[in-house]
Amino acid sequence: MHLISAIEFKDRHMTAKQDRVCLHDLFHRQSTEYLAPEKSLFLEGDVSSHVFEIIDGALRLFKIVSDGRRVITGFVYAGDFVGLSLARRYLYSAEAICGTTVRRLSRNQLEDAVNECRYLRPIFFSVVSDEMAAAQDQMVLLACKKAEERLCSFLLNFLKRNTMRGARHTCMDLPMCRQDIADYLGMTIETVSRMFTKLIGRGILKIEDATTRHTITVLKPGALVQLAGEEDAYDDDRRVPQLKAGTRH
Amino acid sequence: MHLISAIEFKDRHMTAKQDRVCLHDLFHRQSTEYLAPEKSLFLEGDVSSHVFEIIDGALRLFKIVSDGRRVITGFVYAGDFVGLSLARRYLYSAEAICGTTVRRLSRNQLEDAVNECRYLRPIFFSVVSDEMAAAQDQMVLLACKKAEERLCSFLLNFLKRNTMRGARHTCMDLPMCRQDIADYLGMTIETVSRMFTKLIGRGILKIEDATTRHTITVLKPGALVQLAGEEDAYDDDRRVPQLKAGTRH
DNA sequence: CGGTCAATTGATGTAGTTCAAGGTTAGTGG
DNA sequence: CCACTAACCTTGAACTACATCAATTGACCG
Repeated sequence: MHLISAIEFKDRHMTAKQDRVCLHDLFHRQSTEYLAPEKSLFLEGDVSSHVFEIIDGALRLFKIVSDGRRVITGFVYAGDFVGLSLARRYLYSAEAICGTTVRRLSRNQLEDAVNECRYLRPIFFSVVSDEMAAAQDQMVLLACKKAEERLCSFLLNFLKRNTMRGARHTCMDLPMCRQDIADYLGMTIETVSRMFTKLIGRGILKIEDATTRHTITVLKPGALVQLAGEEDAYDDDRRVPQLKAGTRH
Repeated sequence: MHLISAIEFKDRHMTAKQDRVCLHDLFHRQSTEYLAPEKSLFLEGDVSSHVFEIIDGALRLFKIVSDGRRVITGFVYAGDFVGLSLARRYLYSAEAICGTTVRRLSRNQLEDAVNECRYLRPIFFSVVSDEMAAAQDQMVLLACKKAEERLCSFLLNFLKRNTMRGARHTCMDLPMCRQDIADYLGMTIETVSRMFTKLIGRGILKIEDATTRHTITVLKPGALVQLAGEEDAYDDDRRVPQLKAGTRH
């Protein structure tokens, strides 16, 4: 367990975990739907008529830029919600990475529930706010991290998530392909591959299945934390990072 | 609460004319506060005890990364709200770029108002959702745009904002310095400067004040749109971008 | 007039992209 | 069973956009 002790959990996650119980209850009576790999759940720009709870599997959330490039803005996994954005239209497309089951709730149902149940409201807000925090973290990653830091951050976040969900070892199955990771981290597939190779070479990672190369074990979580460039970013909830002299005008 | 009654009065006597009227009304009775240039309004990680309406001036919103680098996640200007994030703590620091006046409302007051007035809720949501949409756009910019596209996008957004607020010409005063722009666009001050020079050289921009170089005129807005790589992103509300063949696995 | 500060410009370096090739596995059809 | 193809990933070599380092300019200011 203290393997993971290098990896801190924020209380925003802790509380979110409890909070979600209520939101999950909203979906509990809905029937499940199965989404085959590569199938789309909704498209960017569609009227956001439903919100979804992921029961099992994984989705990529992405935008297509005018020149055809794809930017993945996030991944969602079992237990997550998607489409909660308060906007009238979906801000991104959502596509199954692997076989995925979801429950669906109409936006009106959600809105009614949030309107009627004052205890649900802060819970709903906290989910939205987590989404915002994630978007901001991603902006930081894209704005100033190097390729290695990006991949390490990504793997670290995935590891944290798995651990929070009760995983007791650091072996994990990445459902997405290298191209997905590249489009998420704002780099090319080649660079992603090279960084993987580098981390494996240093004994930080190990690839478990030679065939798909999707299952990896993190041998040195501490090194991952180091390389992710987030060493001390969260060690104190009240901490405010200081400016370095000379970085200000 | 006369806060609430003022809003309900509005509800009865105005149709759903313009969204923001309601939120602005919440702040209307609050006294204004002046923030000198470079002064901080709140810090990342602080308990988000208040929300603010910008009456005049401009703020930069930023995070400091562990190695001291600064990432500006957004700018807010007169008429905007800041700190509305539903999180318990501010996700970023906010600092005045120039002399700035704000009105302040306690988070509790805002929450009460949102709880009590069902008409306010969707308005509040739409502001939050706009913030989310902006964050996503920024992720796209940082993930895949080139230096020139980034600067053009930035200038274009600024121009759009000015135009929406009734500006009738394309001359605009950028309150922030080059370093701010650089930290916002994920590039260096030198690159920002070079891109400015490039755009000026092509007759797309003109700098009005030789001294501070903060006042510019956009001579060819169309060229700016082209170079921003968003040619068709906003011309049709219902449009959904198509995938290019071969960009998918 | 020297000092400072923001912005620009130039010269050099490099991280990551691009282009191209090769390896591994799974699927398909003879 | 083997040949053939198609995905996906990896690796190498060359290129380039941007960063970095360094110097210059121009405006302001005590």
